[in-house]
Amino acid sequence: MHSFTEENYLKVIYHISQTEPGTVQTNAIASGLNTKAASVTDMLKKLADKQLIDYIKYQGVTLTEKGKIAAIKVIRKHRLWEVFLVDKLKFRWDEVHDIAEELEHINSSILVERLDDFLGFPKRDPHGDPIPDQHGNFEPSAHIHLHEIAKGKKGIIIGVSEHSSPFLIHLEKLGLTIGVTIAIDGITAYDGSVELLVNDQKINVSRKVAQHILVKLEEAQ
Amino acid sequence: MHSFTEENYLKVIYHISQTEPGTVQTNAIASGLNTKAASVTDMLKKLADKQLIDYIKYQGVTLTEKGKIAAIKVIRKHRLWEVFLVDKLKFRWDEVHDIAEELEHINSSILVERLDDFLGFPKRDPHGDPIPDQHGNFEPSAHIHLHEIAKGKKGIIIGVSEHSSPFLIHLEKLGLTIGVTIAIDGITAYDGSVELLVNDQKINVSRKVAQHILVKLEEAQ
DNA sequence: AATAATTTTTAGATTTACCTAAAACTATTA
DNA sequence: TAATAGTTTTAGGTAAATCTAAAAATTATT
Repeated sequence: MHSFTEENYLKVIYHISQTEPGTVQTNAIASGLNTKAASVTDMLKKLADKQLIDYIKYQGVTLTEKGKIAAIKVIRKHRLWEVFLVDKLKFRWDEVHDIAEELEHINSSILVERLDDFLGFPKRDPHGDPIPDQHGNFEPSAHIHLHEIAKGKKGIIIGVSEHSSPFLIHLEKLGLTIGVTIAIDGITAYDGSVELLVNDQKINVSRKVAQHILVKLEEAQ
Repeated sequence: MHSFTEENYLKVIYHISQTEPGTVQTNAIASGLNTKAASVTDMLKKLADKQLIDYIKYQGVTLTEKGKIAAIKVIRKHRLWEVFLVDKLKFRWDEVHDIAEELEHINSSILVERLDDFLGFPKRDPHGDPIPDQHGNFEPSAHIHLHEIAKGKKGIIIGVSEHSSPFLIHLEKLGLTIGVTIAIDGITAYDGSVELLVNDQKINVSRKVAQHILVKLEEAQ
């Protein structure tokens, strides 16, 4: 089995490779894990020895098939536990990330399968992220980031790409939660903030916030 | 907070001090944790520094109040997770120990309280052990070990003092589960095994097994 | 009380994951 | 293309938790 730490590295490498194309850089991993580049280099050697990543000095890394499977397993667990916390234990969506961060390392495949069953085989976690099934398969959601949407378009919020408590509490206050229908009223030239219409109410969202809101556009009629 | 390892030491020290009177010896801790006496000595110094135990060289240790509270917190978590696994995820009582051993180290007091609520504030875990409440209080069950009961007495099985899968599966096969009423038919002089009557059926239980079955005697009429 | 047996502790190493500081690469740009 | 800036790696070290082997203390036995 992989250590707690190894799993965290794999997870972060996976996430970075999903958002940025090409190989994953040492510094990106370091900042994702709040650690130093030198520490990352040490671990990359170890992960390469275990054939979880392909690693070329100074060039960055990519996950091997084996590494990708391991990463997805951790992500599956993380997201299932988040559903458990919100659906069963009545946590809010902004409270669950850190606890799931611990629970995701519990090592028992029977446990994961039983939990999945208990939760009714959910397809999405409380932040709208897809939950891989036991074979690691999931449909990536066809989303667009809010700040990239053109004026006049309509859509539904289907997820967020940041899970920190302050960010999610802010969204909650704005009424921007998953499932909410929005229309883009315009983009402010000065600061890049986005003008939205939500239930006929005008809402201004900073560019930084908009970057982390995932939207599914309404089909063109 | 205390490390994973420190918590395990505290838990084992607590358990040993419950079963044997007096101070807890280094070797007892070592065998309880499958480690070596030298490693235990190292850790005892550390726990003493943190004022979790009172430690006198060569004399053994006792938990301080602070140490006892920490130990009971871990035990509370362990037992609540066991209830979760059996009641909600439909695990058998012989499958839950190892998983709970991991879950007990998850660090979130809100989580524990929510879980307790979700489970309906259970008083006992699947092995009959009492679950401490959030202040650490619990009623220790007035039990007697099966091998110590005199011929002719009757009682109800209320718990077990071993949680290993082989032991519990064995009990299951014999029909000796929690809640079952038994009568002592006699004790075999030759090997100390116990003759039981369960639903008018004669059952022979080895002394080793009897030692780990906890019984509440029927009130004398 | 002296010796033997047992238990516990110390001494010195190992492994994992981390660190800082310096060296070695790679990329940028003047 | 040579200098500079930025990134990554190496070198050497630390802390936690473990180990073996040897020394010290305690307990039991003659």
